[in-house]
Amino acid sequence: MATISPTPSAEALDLVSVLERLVALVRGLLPDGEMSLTAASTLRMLDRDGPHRISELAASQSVTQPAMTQLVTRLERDGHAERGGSAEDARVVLVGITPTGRDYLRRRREARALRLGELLDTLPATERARIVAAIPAFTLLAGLSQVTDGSRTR
Amino acid sequence: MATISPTPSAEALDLVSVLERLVALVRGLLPDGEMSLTAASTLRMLDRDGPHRISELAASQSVTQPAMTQLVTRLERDGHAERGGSAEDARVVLVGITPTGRDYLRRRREARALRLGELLDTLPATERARIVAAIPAFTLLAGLSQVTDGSRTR
DNA sequence: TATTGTTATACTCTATAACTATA
DNA sequence: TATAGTTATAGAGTATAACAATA
Repeated sequence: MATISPTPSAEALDLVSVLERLVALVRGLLPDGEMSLTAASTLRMLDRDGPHRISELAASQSVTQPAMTQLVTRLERDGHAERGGSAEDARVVLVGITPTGRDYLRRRREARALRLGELLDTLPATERARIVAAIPAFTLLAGLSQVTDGSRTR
Repeated sequence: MATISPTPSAEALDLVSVLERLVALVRGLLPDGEMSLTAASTLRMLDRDGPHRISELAASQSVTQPAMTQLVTRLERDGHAERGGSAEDARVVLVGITPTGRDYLRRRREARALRLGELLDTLPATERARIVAAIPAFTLLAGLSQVTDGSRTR
């Protein structure tokens, strides 16, 4: 008996294709070599949502707890993050971003935005408008995924 | 004397922020663990644009030539790509995607699209429409970046 | 006993340097 | 002599397993 696999919608397929290519675009926007994607994503989460536990950060990035322990150690070593204790549970470590970490994210984002701005300027006004108009919707979409990530186990 | 650094536009900054979060979203759409981002991106390039030289692939992914040599070796080992010679220049290796590689990309894309479709369905219709309407524009944008990537050296 | 986090060890991936083959 | 690619070695980053501390 053949199993019937669900088929994704054409819209979702197109969107995935574009997003895959946009990932490559974003990666290419910086010479980088500075920080891994996972490290930067973790730092951004600390910047947006405040301090988190090691296990929460690990789940959000889909890496194991030991991997996140070492990633946080590297972030701490470079002055981008800092460990703190929890008043309620002595086992827990709360990781937060430092001013240095925020500065790093800001500079990185600005460098990318400058490069991306140049690309946007070469697009026809209509296309550029479509992209700008979709930013809030994509922000909403990105926010949805966060919930999903957090509930993931491994 | 203070140097005046160029300031990115608010639009570009917002777009970069969203794109950074979308990268995390796309990464989280699959359990993955199967293939690195660079490997998948390389395979997609071979799928879209046909055979390429090792050095071209290395430049497009912003990795060194030796790294791409080994990446291609892994892709070949797993049956996703194959090496071929150039008729014009005996030094050159032309790397192409195999049917197995195309199947892999298709399955991977479908799995992501299914998951992404679920997320899209939870969005208000207006927001979903904005996203869908912007797909062609983003495709254009992603196409622009390719040119840039290719001209990069290291 | 279960949970939170760290340490130990092995593997994957990438960079730099040295090398081979062709132009 | 320059170019295309490979091989050798080292380092970063992650996973699994074993461990220590707290609940």
